[in-house]
Amino acid sequence: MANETNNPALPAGRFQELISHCKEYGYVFQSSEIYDGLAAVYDYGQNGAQLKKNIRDYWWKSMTQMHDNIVGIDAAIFMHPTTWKASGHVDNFSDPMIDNKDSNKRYRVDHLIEGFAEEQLAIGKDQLAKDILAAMDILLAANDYAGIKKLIEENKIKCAISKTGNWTEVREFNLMFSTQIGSLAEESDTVYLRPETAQGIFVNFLNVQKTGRMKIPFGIAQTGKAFRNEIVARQFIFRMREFEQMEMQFFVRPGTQMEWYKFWSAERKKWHESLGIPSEKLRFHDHVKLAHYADAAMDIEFEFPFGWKELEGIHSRTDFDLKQHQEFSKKKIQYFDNDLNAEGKPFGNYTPFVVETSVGLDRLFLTIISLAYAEEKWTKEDGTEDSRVVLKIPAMIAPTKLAILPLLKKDGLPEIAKELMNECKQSFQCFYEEKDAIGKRYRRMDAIGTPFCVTIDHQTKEDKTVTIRYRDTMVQKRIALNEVKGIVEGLIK
RNA sequence: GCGGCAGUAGCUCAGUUGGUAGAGCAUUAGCUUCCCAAGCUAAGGGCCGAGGGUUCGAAUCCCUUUUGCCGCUCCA
Repeated sequence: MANETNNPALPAGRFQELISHCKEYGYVFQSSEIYDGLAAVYDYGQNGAQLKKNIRDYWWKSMTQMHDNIVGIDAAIFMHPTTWKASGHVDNFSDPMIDNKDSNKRYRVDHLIEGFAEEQLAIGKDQLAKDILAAMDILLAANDYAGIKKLIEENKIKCAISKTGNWTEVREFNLMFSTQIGSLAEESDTVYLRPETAQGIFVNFLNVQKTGRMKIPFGIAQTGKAFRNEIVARQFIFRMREFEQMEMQFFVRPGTQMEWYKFWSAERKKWHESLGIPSEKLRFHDHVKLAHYADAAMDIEFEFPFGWKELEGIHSRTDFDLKQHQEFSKKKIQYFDNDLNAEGKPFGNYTPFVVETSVGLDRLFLTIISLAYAEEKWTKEDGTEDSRVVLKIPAMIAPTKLAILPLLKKDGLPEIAKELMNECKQSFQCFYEEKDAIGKRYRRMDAIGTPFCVTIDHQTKEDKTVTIRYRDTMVQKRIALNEVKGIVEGLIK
């Protein structure tokens, strides 16, 4: 395997150019830019939104339409707060933390104070230790972070590494964004913005299985936004606080999860290759440390301009999630399997195991566009230099499929072009342009990744033919005007 | 989150020891042009990331803040 920086899709130094290009040509803008932006939040522009939608649609179709046993849902972003207790998200990420500014070491405040109390016990100051712990409990219960910091400072609790008391404020370190909902008959009205879309599928397992009469093995697919309050979120749209997942949870008979895990990891890699991602730019990376819910996990990594990074996760999640929801909801979540086992008896009731495939749509977008971005230079026949910046996005997912360009904006050429435009836009995204020299218009189309251009000229009026020009090769061909729509339709499949 | 660096028109940048901003490309309008940009003419567009301070006067100095980049940390 290559190392982290060798032979990236795009040289690291060129990554900035790609980001600029994305902005300049309406692909990606920083969120709220006129207000100085919002860290790690981005908007998709007129071309980016279309590209993203095309990628999403391709995924959705290949998951649902192309698999008889996979159906799609669209769960809400808000979920009952207990969902996140069951999933483990609340408990794993709700501890107040404090950083020492000198050592940059981060502590859980309760660990820090308890450690200090133990030291006091060791030197016989039992009463002080007891008082501090009692005070801490009261402050923690009240979520009084300022009070906790005061407690730390008053007792001159120091960092074990830097030996200083130069502390940051106490902060709650939770990956989940929270907000309030009108009225909820619970002890709390706090709801979270989902940190992953998976739970929306798990809580609907029985709904889908029963109403869809689904038989195991089967999958539920979903695309949608998820939110994580990342401490460090960088590298353009690679790690954002608001991002979109495309994931499929595949429910299988216990004991068969490993074969499905292998099946889906191979299947998903093939799928990425079907989008034109070279095989050598993709690799599997097994997780060494498994999450609490998994018995196997790997990433499909792509060699981004900044190194090999996760594009998609394939996780064997066992029956953890369904079991957790069964326990917290007190609703039985099981499946009755009528298939016969080796002894000729039905497999019967069980909690299905889950194999998850979860790809980041924004990351895939970044993958596609960083592979597509190219700056080309060549020498023209007259000896002068020429160049272009081109996005070689696969035609299937390119935002605009066809540009229709009258060579001149007179002599009746625009009329013919507009007629063709009206015909073609019924079937795919088109762009009409009659301004500027033809070469300049070709360059503009290259820059936004339009795979095909047809040009209407005077000959069109005589023999009903046009020139089609291919983005990637810049080759031109004469074709019949009435065949344009059909030919392009064939090329964008 | 910590540390370092940076933030000037859509993009890439220049702006001299502080005196109220420029270039190239791009864009718009028109001309020219019968197939691959950098021909012609004209025009629009920045108050110099934001807030505060020092000063007679700040893009240029100081503070705060925000955004980005790099490193560390983090990523259940």
